Amino acid sequence: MRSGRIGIGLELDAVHLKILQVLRENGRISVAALAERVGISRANAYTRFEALRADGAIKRFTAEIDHVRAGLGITALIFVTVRQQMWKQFRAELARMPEVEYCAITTGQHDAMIQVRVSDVAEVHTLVTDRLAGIPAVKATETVFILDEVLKRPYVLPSDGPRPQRRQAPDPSPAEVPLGKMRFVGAAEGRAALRKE
Amino acid sequence: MRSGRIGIGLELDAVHLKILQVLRENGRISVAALAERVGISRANAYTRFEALRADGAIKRFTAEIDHVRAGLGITALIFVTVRQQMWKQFRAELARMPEVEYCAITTGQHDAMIQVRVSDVAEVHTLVTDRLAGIPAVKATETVFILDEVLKRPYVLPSDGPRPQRRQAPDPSPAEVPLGKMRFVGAAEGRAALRKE
DNA sequence: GTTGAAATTAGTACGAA
DNA sequence: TTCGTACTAATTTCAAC
Repeated sequence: MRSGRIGIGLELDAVHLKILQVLRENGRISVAALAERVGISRANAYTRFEALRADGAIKRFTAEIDHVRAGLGITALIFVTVRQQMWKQFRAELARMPEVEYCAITTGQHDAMIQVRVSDVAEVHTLVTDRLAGIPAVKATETVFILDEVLKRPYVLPSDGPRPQRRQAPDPSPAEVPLGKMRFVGAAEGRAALRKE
Repeated sequence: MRSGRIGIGLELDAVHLKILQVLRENGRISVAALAERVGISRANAYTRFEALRADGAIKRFTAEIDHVRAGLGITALIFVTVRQQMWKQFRAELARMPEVEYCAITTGQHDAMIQVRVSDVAEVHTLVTDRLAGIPAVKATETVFILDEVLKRPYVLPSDGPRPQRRQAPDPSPAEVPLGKMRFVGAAEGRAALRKE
């Protein structure tokens, strides 16, 4: 049942998820050892491993590198407001900036968030004023520095432990939760369908 | 020269960086194949590979998983304002939330940014109002959704291509760069030393 | 989906340059 | 340090159950 590339492709069962769970913690484990840890035969492990890879559930294997040791101790987030209908150009420019590790299009007052890693704070300034500001697609930016990366999980999976669903019966004496302080920010006006522009 | 764990430990040369470059694109490559691609002997590759691992330059190997295929198609960023001197509690609570993939402490108007992956938008709401709002350390939150992840590099390295330094001689006719629109946001008041509280 | 054996490949331990 | 080789151990493939 791999006619094209449409649909769900592979239905992930509990065993698949367990394989992913092991693999994301130790991407270099041998399939034999993987089989043992998951509790299946080696042949089965090979079959499922290959299926996960072919299906795209596993996109790639990678080494997590200590950027500080690698000489890139400064991490910053740059929130970018992009001029409408210039997304293509913006994406193209991003691809040419090696210090950009991550870029996501978001709802809210900004249009995109990019994460960069450089060796010192001055480089962030150079990057934003000389490179980003020079892109016509960039209307405005807002930069914050990352002081500490508290938590970084390789990848979140549905099987990752208790996922408390919506509270069925609220506490008899509901805690004084400052709901008014919880804001959800939708997309800015005029940004209905900007994906894959 | 590995007395304790202090100092730079290992001085990374060009070969080390090339090894990291290969490994972050293909974390499961054999050391033999790695040696060939880098252009060194197998013995040397084993030595350096082990040194990078022992030194911590390579933190771990991991599988990149397609979260959509894994059933977690919704990604959101939650910007959190944390009550001073309650960071420890905040961190502890985060560790108990499996849907949190990333958390960084930032400068700017918020104190932390967390990235979560869930299966539907309703879960984000539940997460923020039921779980996050229930943590005393959390003063306020602001949530945005990620519409598309444009770029995701395994890890940025200093050797990743041309890193244009500060422009030596500016263009004769300087482009009309809206510098006034480029904001740098420092830490909020009273947050001098909040790392590792 | 499992087990067990053959073929291949990976990892280790040397001495030499 | 790095390289090359030989040796040992492990993994992957493939077969039959």
